[in-house]
Amino acid sequence: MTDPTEQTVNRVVAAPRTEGPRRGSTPEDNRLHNRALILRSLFHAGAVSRADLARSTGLTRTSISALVNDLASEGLISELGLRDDSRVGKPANLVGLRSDAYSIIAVDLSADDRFTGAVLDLSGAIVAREEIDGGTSTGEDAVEIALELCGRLAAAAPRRILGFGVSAPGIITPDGVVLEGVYRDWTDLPLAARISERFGAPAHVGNDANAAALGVRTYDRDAANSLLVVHLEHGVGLGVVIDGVLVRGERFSAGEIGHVTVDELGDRCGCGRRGCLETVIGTQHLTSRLAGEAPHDVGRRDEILEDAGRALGQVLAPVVSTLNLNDVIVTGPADLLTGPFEYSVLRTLRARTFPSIHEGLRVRIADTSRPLILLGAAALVLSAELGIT
Amino acid sequence: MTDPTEQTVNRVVAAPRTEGPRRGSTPEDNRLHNRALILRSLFHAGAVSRADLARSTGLTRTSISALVNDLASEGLISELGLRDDSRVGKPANLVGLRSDAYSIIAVDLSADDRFTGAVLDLSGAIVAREEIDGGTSTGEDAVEIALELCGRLAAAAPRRILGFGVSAPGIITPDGVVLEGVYRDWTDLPLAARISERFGAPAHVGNDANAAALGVRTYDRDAANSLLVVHLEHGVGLGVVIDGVLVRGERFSAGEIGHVTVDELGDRCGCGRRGCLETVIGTQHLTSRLAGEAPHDVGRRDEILEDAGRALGQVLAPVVSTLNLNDVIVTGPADLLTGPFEYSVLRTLRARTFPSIHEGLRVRIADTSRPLILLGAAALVLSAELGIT
DNA sequence: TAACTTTGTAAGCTTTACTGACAAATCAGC
DNA sequence: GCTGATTTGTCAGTAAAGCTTACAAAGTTA
Repeated sequence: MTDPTEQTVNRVVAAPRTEGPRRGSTPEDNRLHNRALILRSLFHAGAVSRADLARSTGLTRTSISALVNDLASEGLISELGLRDDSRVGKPANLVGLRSDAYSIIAVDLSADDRFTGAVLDLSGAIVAREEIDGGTSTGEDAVEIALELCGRLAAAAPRRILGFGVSAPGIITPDGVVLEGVYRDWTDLPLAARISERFGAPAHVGNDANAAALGVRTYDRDAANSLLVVHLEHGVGLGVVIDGVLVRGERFSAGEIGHVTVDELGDRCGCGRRGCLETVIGTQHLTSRLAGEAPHDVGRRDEILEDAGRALGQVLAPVVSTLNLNDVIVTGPADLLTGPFEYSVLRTLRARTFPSIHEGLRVRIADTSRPLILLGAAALVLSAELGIT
Repeated sequence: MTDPTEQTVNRVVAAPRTEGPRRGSTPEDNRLHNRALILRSLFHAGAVSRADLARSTGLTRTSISALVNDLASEGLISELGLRDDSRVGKPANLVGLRSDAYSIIAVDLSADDRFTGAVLDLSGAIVAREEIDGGTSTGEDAVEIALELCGRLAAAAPRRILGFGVSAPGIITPDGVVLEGVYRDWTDLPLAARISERFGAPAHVGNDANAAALGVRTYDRDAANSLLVVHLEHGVGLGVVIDGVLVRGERFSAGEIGHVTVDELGDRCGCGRRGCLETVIGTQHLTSRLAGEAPHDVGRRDEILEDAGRALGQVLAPVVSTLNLNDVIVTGPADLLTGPFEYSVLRTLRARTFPSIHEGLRVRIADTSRPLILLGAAALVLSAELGIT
């Protein structure tokens, strides 16, 4: 059964070490780093004093003051008055991030039939929403529709625009080139550059599930430093953040887990093989299976959902063990995911991993009132433009 | 080692940053960063000129010169004479890392019965080896034996000691506390601190498989930026490096994959459950199964090894898909792993992952002539003390 | 031989954060 | 109520790091 020829093919594909532009850092870079540190602190901690910032960063009060005053004169942060509790010493003057300093344009291209978008302030609050019919458009048509949506949102933005953030299905490079976007038939499309050129503002494009993971990490106060988001929509997408950093993958395909085999004898998948994860937990398959087998039988319904949860748990068990993640978030139709599915995922993960791995583990279904994919798109902007993660 | 007291001055770059609250960075941090950048370049690229470094880092020739001259006066790098090819302009003066600037003490505590160690130079070349009978010692006894080994190695070191690096099985914090070391019955053992105190030099301790991953990334010129090492010895350990950074996990248990279930109906495992990965590809199980079922039957032997490879492939498929890794290295007894096992792992990974994931993927069996775990221990030191990764 | 290119260094400048000192505002104790 | 302790934030001056500009040295090319 050993086939050396197969192997030799493989040895040829030696992944050249992408000797990244390991840039040296200048005093200015240093300042930018510290600036981002302050913005990050204010974003997550809310109102704090200069002295608090000095303590938490290890920088001196003097340096913090200079940075804070710079940021204040740019309008990014503002004084919030005296701290009103009673303690020894001169009362602290609180500062906080001005959530209305900029508008962020976030766009979600992950749905089948429509493109949705929103204008957000820096806190992640949605200021305006827009939606446009994407139909089954592909190629340049789809690009133009997306650009049209961006334009409407830009017009609705009440403040200067910090940047455009776009979540899309597919394989996307860090500089926003869609290498493969199957649903819209996009290949090597420089989407970020297109948006940036047309609207004269920075644009960032990321895979939908990857962006969602970043979004959870950024906007969910309760999120861990490392986490995993499973995005169930047409397919199964996955996003991973490790120690606060989004994983993109050697060829930008991180999270492309929909076609991992879970059952060699399972249903035929669109990709030509059998028993892909997508064929078991993809929402289309799931809903049609529920409709077919258990239109009114609650017990059968639960069984099907538990089977699906078990499949996901089986796939995630090695991942959770490898990365020792504690935080798994599933996003998708809540009516399907809440309950039996959710419990089955956690139960399977518990049963199939070592205690030291699953002791701190939690599995949650994302609150659908928060549009995770959109927030992820916004998080791309926040991260790239202000260093807020 | 000549004089242990002088080792306290040995923090060449910076104290290992215990990532507490995010620290601000000072001009000095900046310089340390750039210093490490130069060392990293020289480590991987060999001999280059100051101008080359300026181009690759983006810093000016002036700044590079200052840094290079500092490093040279510390003895870390040295001038290597003029570049002897013929090109326009003044010939470049090459500089290179002095591999004999320091000795690194590396210790491998992962074997069942013995502790092995080596003295390495900065290039990873082994200068001396020591081995000590660890027997079935546990607790403080085992610690003392390990310290004894460290002492012998320190005595054999021809240069000042950059640091001690230790690879051990178990769950270990970044600051070198062994939280759980089952084989030696260690709990909350501050091993790094113990070594550091006794010998007056920095010490770093890491999980064996994790360290091996870092070792491959550091010393294997051919390794990718992100890679995965599977370590088959008593159990199954796994180490992951993503974008050059070692993944440690939320509770420092990253890579504890030995007890992921691969077959719910499989053999009973020591952990009390059935069908753990360890029971299928653990070398003990594998050798005893081969001895029992296929003492002379080559076909049956291949079958067993292929089954084992398939099991590993099934477990790795979700991991490889999630992280989009291209480089999987398996280390362990080469006679078992080379051939059917290896091909089966790759074949299974190909069959069970999406093409965009497995297109660049390669699976390799580690060259056993290079003691990966030891090199990993050395890489811990190189990374923490000099910023070389 | 002259022009051009590249390398490495020197002097002076700019930026950044640090140190030390100090005023302002509050609490704690007598 | 007053004094001392504590904390906050700012100012002036200092140290360090990298940058700009200029230049000599050493080679290739026309």
